Amino acid sequence: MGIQSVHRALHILSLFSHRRPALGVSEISRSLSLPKGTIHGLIRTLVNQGFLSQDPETRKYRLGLKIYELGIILSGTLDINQKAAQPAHQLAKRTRLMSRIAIWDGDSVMITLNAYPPPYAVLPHQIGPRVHAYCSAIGKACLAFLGDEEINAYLDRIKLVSFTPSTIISKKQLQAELMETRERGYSVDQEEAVQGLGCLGAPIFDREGTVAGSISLSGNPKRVTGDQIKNLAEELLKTAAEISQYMGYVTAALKI
Amino acid sequence: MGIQSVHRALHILSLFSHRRPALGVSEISRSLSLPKGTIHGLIRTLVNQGFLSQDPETRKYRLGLKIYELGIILSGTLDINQKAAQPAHQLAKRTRLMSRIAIWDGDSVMITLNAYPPPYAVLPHQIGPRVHAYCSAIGKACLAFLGDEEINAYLDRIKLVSFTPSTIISKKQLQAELMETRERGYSVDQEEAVQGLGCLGAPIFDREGTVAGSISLSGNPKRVTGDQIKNLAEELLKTAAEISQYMGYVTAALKI
DNA sequence: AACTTTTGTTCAACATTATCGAACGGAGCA
DNA sequence: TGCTCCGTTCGATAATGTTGAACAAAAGTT
Repeated sequence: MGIQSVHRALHILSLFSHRRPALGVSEISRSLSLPKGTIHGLIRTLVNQGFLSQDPETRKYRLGLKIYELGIILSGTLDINQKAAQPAHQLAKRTRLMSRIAIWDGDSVMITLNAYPPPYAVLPHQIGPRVHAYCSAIGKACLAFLGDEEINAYLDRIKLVSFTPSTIISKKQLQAELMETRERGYSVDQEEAVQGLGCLGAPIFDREGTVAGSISLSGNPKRVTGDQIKNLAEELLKTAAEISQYMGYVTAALKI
Repeated sequence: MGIQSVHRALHILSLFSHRRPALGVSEISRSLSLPKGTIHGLIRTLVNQGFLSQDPETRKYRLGLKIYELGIILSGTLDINQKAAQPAHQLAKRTRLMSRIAIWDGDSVMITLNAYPPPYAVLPHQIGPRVHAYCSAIGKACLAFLGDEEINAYLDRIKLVSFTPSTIISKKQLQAELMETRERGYSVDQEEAVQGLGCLGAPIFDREGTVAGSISLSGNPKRVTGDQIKNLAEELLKTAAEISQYMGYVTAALKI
């Protein structure tokens, strides 16, 4: 029923699970009892649109970021979430307990919203999926450790929009800040994206030594200033180094 | 490039955004400059597989739960998340600040993991998307307010697996518990799913008076016992009623 | 180090398959 | 009531995806 090729493509996506997060062409071919050539064509289209991605090492396929992005859009626009977000957060605030929203689906319940009591109750869009790179510690931690050309290309094409009085909106100032971040080893965000939220960020490197992502530490801006900042940054960098190590990164000291 | 019909179907999915969460056939037809008939066929296949769902009122289409589910699988099996989960949680615990993981994608950063300090640092799988209905307050809150036939059908086909010593594994006991929940108006979970986590749950109703979902309150089990339980439940029910009202539900008292 | 097996990938002929556009019925509005 | 816009159905057409064999490149085995 329905359009054959689309049906098959979606069937391929549904094959991925917690237990089977990465699948090869032959594996999928066997699961669907279809020739490898057919599967390959479908997969190529899915990869082109970001619904799948290929692991360059194992050559197996994994779910793509597009799916995650759409999932966030769904949860953000889900009717019950829109209606429940504010009441749930207020309830969490009053009771100082965590509040969650779920919907009935199949034989189990699917959590669609988490509301934490203060001080972790940050603004809804801040919990969201995408954060601007130039005004967040977690974004600057990635950005600062990319190649110089990449940073320049980024600075050329981006528009700097102000969210709080502290947001950096000068490109020169941002570039200086990024260079400082790189020397320092970690990034700082003092209420640049969200009023009332201070953050520290550090890059995470992968096997090839390129930036795989970043880790941040955030909370009351008063906790992320002055003397304490050094201790927190040290903790953060230690954790980032640990994760990088798990990712296969060999530190400069060990590389020799 | 790639397979035309699949390419088009994925293009349709990519059309949805925070600003445009619901789209009609004609709207999509115009966006892609394709005949309505073609779009309809693609959409029907997407609906069949749960990647889209149709609003019975407006007849417009929204993203389907399958997408959300796949998104969760992705974030749960993402390499960097697997490596970073434990270190990030420990960091959050040591610093008593929130820690997050992000990856660089496009010109911004995508948050893939949130780690909260205790007491909100629940177990990873507990934050996940799917929760068994029979051993969680948020699940029982939905289950108890479904129709009797639906409950019986559920009890017939489900297997009760034990997660903690408190998990209910007798179907008779579960049924009694559900009836009690229905009379009481809210559900209780005293470490039935996760050791060290106590929860209360309440149903959320929609326009038609059927269960749309549920809301829970969770934290230290000691906070969810004895005398305090009444006060918390009252708060919870007040919030649930408020959300139900936003959903279009008219309370029994007002129905006359 | 040479072999075998299995993997992902490419390609061209074929006929199955999706596309198209017009027509239908229903909802909402003037 | 008449109008317009919507989602939906359907059958003819040919454009489209499917197929299976053949390729190259890893991975595993001897």
